[in-house]
Amino acid sequence: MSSDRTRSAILAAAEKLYADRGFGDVTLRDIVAEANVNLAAVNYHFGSKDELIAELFVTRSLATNRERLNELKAAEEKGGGRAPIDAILHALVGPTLRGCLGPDREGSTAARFMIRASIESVPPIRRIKNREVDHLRKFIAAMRRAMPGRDDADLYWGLHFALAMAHHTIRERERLTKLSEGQCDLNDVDAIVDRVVAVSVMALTAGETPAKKAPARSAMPQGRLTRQDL
Amino acid sequence: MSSDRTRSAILAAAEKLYADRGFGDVTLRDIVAEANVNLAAVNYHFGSKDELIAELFVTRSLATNRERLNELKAAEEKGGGRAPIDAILHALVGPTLRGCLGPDREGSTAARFMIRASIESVPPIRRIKNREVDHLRKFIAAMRRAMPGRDDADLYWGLHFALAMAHHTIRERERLTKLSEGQCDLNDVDAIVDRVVAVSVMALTAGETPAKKAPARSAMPQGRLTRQDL
DNA sequence: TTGCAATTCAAACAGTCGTATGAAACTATC
DNA sequence: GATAGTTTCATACGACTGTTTGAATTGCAA
Repeated sequence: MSSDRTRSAILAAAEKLYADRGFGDVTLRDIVAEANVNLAAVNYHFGSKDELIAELFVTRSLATNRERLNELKAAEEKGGGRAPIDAILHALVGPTLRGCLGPDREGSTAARFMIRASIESVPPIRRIKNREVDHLRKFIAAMRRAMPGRDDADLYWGLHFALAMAHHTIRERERLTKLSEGQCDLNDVDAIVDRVVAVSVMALTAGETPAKKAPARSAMPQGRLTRQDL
Repeated sequence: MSSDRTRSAILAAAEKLYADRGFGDVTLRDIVAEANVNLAAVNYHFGSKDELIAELFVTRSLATNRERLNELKAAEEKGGGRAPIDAILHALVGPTLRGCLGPDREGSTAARFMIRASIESVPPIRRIKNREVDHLRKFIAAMRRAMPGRDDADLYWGLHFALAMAHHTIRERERLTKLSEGQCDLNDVDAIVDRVVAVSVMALTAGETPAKKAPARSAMPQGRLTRQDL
């Protein structure tokens, strides 16, 4: 089947061009020129431009989510069904950050594409992202097991802030480099992951809703919640 | 001068439509229809579509930045030239969050416009945002005065994470509401500001680069750094 | 080899977009 | 009230967009 070659060529060309120039100014004609295929091939193989973008994003997104769940599962098995909170958060933000940052990923088309997808948020991608809620609920469930005493709202805020730091770092990495004049090392991905996880754990273990009084913490398995370096 | 009326009508109509439908699918023809002016008026008064968008964003952005600096200045004067870290962060994220969240701001066109600008990131807006570095440096300077013992890199990361949480909350507020099934109250803006500030302060006071050992904290004016509720 | 389906291709379609133009209407000054 | 400058207007331009079409080509099975 020669059609697979055309399909793959389109996917590769589209991902490369979107990664380099963004969704805003890449036309189907640009893509087919890069892929050396006919203009009509895109609609023939994908139906529409949006479906092409969706397929690109779904592929990469599923890979990240799978990696997340694998890491979460491994952590839960290691902990006998209950993973410590830092491991859960590590599984949440690790794959995303590792996939988009780091010197080896610098030239990766897939990484640059996902960064674009994180910045520009075009309709077909937005639609897919909105279905990610179910995926995140699995992490909320794991967090609930790790911190049974915690209010659900606090768990949601903790997860929300963890994703905030991860995505903002990916999205604004150039600005952070410029602002800090290189003092923030965006290439040391492991250190970034650790930093994001550490802050998230702090938010979850010490951060009560400021309006409330801090409750007794005896219900929480504190020893396991605190990272050794905090 | 009747020209001011046309100009204002265009600005108001554009802000409303962009706020409601995003930059992607609002054309000049939509704008002039909403404003009840002629199509050519946009290019006559603003030069181009991009310059219209830029003017809209610059106006709102300057207002926020001014508010930030006023709050920072007030905090520094109150502290005799050195504001506590939580007040600095409060001045950084407070105006942004207050401007975009909250029940009273729900119907505000300006707020919804800024949310759009935060989500879609169209070229003319991106250009303006890249000039914001100087503005942020003033906050870094204030943070350096508040925490003289801290590594600059840690300060940059702290500011970065504070902005991450604020912007991500604005940008993904619908998803957070959906994910938490309403358990996260996006209408209590003060509580959100306090929460973001609290986590940011924790990141700055306790968060060392995980690879390093935590240094002695004696150099830091701890008593003033820690919020009463932490 | 014949026949049929899958794939490729050049070309055109039907819009939409931001912008430009030149005349008309208005405004203010003298 | 004539004049000069500003602002509005209808209209068209030129280019670009995603998509469709129908014929040509290819690949594979009988």
